[in-house]
Amino acid sequence: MKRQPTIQDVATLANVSTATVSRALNSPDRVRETTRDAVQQAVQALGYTPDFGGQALASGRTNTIGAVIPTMDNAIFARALQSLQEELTTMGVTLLVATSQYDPEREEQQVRALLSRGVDGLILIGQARAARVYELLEGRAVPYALLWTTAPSGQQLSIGFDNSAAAAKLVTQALQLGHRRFAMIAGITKGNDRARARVDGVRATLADAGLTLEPPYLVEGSYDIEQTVGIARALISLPEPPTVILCGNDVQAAGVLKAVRQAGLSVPRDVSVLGFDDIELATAVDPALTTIRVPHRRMGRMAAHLLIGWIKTGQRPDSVQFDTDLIWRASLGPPPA
Amino acid sequence: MKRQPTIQDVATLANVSTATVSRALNSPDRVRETTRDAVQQAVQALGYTPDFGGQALASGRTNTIGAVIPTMDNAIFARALQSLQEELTTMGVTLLVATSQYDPEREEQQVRALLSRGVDGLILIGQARAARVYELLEGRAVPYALLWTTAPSGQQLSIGFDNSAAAAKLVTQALQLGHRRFAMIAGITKGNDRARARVDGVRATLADAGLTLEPPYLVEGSYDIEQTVGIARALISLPEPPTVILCGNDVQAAGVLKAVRQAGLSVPRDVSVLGFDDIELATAVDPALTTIRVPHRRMGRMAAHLLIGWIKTGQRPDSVQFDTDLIWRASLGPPPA
DNA sequence: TTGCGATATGTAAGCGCTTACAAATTTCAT
DNA sequence: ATGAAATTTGTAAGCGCTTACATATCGCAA
Repeated sequence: MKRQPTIQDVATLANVSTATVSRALNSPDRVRETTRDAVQQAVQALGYTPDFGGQALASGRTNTIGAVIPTMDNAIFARALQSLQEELTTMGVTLLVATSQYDPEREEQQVRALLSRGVDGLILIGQARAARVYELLEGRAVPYALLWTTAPSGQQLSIGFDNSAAAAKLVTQALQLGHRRFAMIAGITKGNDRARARVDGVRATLADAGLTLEPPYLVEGSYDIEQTVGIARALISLPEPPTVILCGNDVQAAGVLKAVRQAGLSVPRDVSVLGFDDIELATAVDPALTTIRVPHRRMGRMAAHLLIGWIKTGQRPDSVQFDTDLIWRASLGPPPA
Repeated sequence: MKRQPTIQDVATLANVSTATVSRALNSPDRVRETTRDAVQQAVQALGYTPDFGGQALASGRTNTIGAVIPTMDNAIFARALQSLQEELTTMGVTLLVATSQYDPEREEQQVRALLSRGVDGLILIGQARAARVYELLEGRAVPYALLWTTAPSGQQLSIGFDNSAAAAKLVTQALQLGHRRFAMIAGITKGNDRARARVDGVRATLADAGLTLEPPYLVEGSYDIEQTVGIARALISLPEPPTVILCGNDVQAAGVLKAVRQAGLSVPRDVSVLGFDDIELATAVDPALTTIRVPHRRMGRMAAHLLIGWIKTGQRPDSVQFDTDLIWRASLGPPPA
């Protein structure tokens, strides 16, 4: 790359010191208007852009926050990041995104990588991870926010919703319709507290109604359509097939719809299907999915504000918990007579 | 954040100079093995991580490449980025992602933002953008790659496929089945050369068969299911409805399926529907979509290699063009009798 | 052993920026 | 007008790292 103009060039052209240029750019109100204009003009004339390395080195800040999400392949994280990023951009902060592929080790690596790049703050999904990671964060005193979850400790900043209660809503609704034979295709719960909480919410609510949920009616699977088709096929060919199948997310629910269709059965006449997330897919499939609407965008926006607030003030803000809504669509109906 | 150990601390502990530490870390083979071990040990003991700012400032490199994509909401970009990122990670390079929301101005802003963060290279989607942007890039001599397209000039590095030819494949197939009344719901072509090329490919192939494609049979719409439903509804209620509807991508195709279903018609009996991209959605819907499989992952991987090669050697590599496959699924059938 | 080329290490000068602190200038009440 | 306070600007010391160059050490042929 060619040599770029430096702050010194701007200073010379504007006939001021580099300190003044720096101030004119970073805290304009600490500089007289006429000087500010002169600097602006010089900046324009030279096409000057501050060098990131120099800035980071001198100030100790990078104006960057990092996020480690499980995958970009799921619209739900993509969407939350989108609004997070939009919000950060307006505050002059850049977002660095890394993915863990739902692998705790990989997540840890990524956290380290982001830290070594000097991120001023970090966004992580969920709560379950090695204590080592939290120690690392606390050790460096890096502000961080946990999304998609509600941190139990109160010692951490979390911005999320109650996965368990949300899942319970679905069950309650199905119970009211008269369903008694439930099945659930959950996400992999290992290292994934959101998936676990959803299962727990379902089981607890069923227990209140005197029902249980055990294998083979409770299965874990990855968030993959084809794999889910296989699992669902097994469920509906059970001697006593469930009348309603709960899913870990909408993608799995789409897989179930497909399996049911392939089996020549109909949703919701023969079996009801419930999703989670309310991504676009939920209305693209037929029948449209009854699901839980998760406030991704609001989580993203809120995370941006709270984390930046923390970074600026040094004070950890209080956690936020959003409500979730049950979205009733055609995939849920009364059980077959 | 607390004070982190610096290279000086490591040097002192390992009883060598900072230069040696730097070398031991960055070009291990230029340091005797025993010294290297001593350094490694000190690094471990202190938990040292190089400071990004210092590194960037001193070396003039950031080991970062930037990508500006239209949106994260579309699985197709997400997926390409995923493999791009995986590949870059193995090379010790970080990926910085920004989105433009299909807005050229916004894209330009993002390019500037990435440049000012000192990215060593840049990845852009498509070819159509203000000359100003290319001048900026050339002016700074920043290596960049254009994805999803085949740069006509030969003066630019492109890694993509022939959108026009791919779209033509779909048309050819439909023609062979006997379709004569075509409609197309294209993406917004303004500032989007991929969308435009797909339209062009369709029209050219139709022209060869003595057919034309004009409004109202040719409509542009955003990649949004609900909006597409509206457009499709209008198409199928035309006095002479099309027997096949081509779409700008799979998301739009899903919208068409929905509209057809709502109209009480059936795909492909009453009308065939063709997508583009082959995202997961294509097999989640019913009937599954006949579509074009785009080599996202391969594009991502290749982009990583070529761009890094360019950065390292200073030599612009040759462009790469991938083939695309037509994936035949249930949404395409013969026209109604 | 000696000496020489090759290899390994150290020295020190920045890279471009921010920010205490000092110095200069302006403002304003008297 | 005057001087103290407030505001604006300049001076200069780093921030942590890389790297050209200088110096020291090593391996090995004679």
